[in-house]
Amino acid sequence: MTEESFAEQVYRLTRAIPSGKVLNYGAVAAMLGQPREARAVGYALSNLPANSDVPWQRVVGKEGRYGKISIRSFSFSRAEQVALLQDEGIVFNDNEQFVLDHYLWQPSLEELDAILKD
DNA sequence: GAGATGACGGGCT
DNA sequence: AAGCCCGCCATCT
Repeated sequence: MTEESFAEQVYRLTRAIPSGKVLNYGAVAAMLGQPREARAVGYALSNLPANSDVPWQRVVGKEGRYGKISIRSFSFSRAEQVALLQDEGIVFNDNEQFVLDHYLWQPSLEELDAILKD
């Protein structure tokens, strides 16, 4: 239940991210109660099939106060992820970065609790 | 069970 | 500002 539970929670939480909002890997991990597992979050998402209903593009890396595309090489390219997020209204600067605070999803505790317990 | 890996992140250079 | 290094820890092999 260890691997499925954590990955499953990552997927569920990611699915709950509203269009136009993002979370960084560390924030996802923190919301799941384990602030040191940012890497595990990335690993869970790397297992995602290409036809998944999980909006993986809304989970991004964190670079200081910027959000940044962290994807390396995968089924989808960095440009694909940028395009998807731009379609959702996120404005990037010249370096595949955007002001993280401006788009960071901040659900209330009740909302978050409801999502994780469901 | 032991060692390697990684879609991270913060600190330092 | 951008890149390098190193610690974290669930998974993978």
